[in-house]
Amino acid sequence: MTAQIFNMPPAALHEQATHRLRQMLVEGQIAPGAKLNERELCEALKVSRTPLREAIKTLAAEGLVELVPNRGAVALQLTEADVHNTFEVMAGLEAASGQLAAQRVTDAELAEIKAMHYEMLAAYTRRDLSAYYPLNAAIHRAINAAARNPVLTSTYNQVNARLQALRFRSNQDGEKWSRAVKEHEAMIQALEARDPVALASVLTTHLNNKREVVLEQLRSMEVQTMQQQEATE
Amino acid sequence: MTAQIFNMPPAALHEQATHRLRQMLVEGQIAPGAKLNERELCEALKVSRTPLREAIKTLAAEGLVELVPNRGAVALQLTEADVHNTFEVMAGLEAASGQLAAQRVTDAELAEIKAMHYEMLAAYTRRDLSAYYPLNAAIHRAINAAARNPVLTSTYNQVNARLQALRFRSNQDGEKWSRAVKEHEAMIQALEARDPVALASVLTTHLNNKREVVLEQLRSMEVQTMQQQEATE
DNA sequence: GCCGCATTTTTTGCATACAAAAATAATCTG
DNA sequence: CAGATTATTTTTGTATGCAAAAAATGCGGC
Repeated sequence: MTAQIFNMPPAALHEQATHRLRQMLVEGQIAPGAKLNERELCEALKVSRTPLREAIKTLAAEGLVELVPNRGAVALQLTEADVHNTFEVMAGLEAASGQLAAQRVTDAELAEIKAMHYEMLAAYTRRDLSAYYPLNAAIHRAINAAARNPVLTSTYNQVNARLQALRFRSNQDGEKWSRAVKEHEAMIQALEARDPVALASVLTTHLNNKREVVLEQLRSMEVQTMQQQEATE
Repeated sequence: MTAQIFNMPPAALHEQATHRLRQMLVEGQIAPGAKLNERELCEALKVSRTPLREAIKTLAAEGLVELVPNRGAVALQLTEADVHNTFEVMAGLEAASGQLAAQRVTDAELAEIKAMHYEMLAAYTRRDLSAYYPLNAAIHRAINAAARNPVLTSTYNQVNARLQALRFRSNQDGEKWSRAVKEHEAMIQALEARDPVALASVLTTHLNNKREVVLEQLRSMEVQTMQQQEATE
């Protein structure tokens, strides 16, 4: 079912524009650092400049674009320091999620999370990254949902969206990946034991490690980019 | 000094409007639940509707205003559940602040925080709430700043702004107030000991207690409001 | 050929005009 | 006179027009 009301009026144009632009940014269809040309986007999204500009203001407040006075908006481009800082915030939010989820998770939710965990283990065993990654994300989302705090969820999503644009799909390194899986194992145990402190702790560690993996990958990507630049110069 | 550049062009109108509207909302000049009439606000802020509407979209993304389709915007009115949830998020962010600040605080920062703490103790001893409250807030801000994470700071500020509109100035209850002061004492000790776990723990407790104080006050205010309504009916 | 400057073009920011929806007032009916 | 119904006004949402700033282009000098 789509929603509660049936003859729901179509969303306002500025909302449509916000959704689609957000998607384009998060999915990397608009590259980090790219300028957002209003005229082009108006054509692409089939809206006039007024709702488009409202959408851009919304996304600026969400931190997905940066407004430059008299020069419009630029897609968020995280520096290494930004990534570090953002992951630290995510760690705090995940810890809070875990602490609350351990106290509030229902048996049904726990069962579903465990099921997803096993699916994830299957993907890991097959070294199937494209199956692993969404399951990983779904487990984290489910823990967040079990915390039963919509404010936490929206804050979490907003901060997390900024990292999505990085499109890291890493864990290729065998050792790092196996460590991440072990941490997930510990997460499930802490959740099953309904141990808030343990779950918070595991999640903090997990996020800190993920941060290092992402930063490492980012650095290696930068080296590649620089080498490409050198080659074309 | 105002800022780095001297002949800085005046801020764009939509930014001015955003700042002033945000202030009006946070300071309660626009009451929670009040409708935001565009025409009135345009006159008050001396801007046309275009930049005003952009400002409203920004504040909606910050969670200070709620957009109702075809009915404009309404000033955020937190339910009891909202307050509870928001404080839980704040607790998570404060815990993260404390954890990082304990690792990163400089001696100079620590000294300044301790000085503010003593000033706060003076205000407490005099039962001077109007001196106590800003010092309390300043200490929390200083700990956050010591964490050296701008993403954490802006996330913290954004979530905190929603609570500011409540304008709680409580701690009138002697016991609760003394407990809060004792928790601050423990905060300073943990910070001085550079103990991340201890500081995070104290801050979590502190925020949870503050949450209960605020919720209690909120409930008593609601009773008053209801009694007033009864009287006028 | 390249740098600096003037001119044109584009783009952004704002105000306003118009259309659709909601709120309010007025009218009708029983 | 109450309640429903229609007409009017107000308010919101969107498109467009205009001015200022920035970027791009062209041109002359070296």
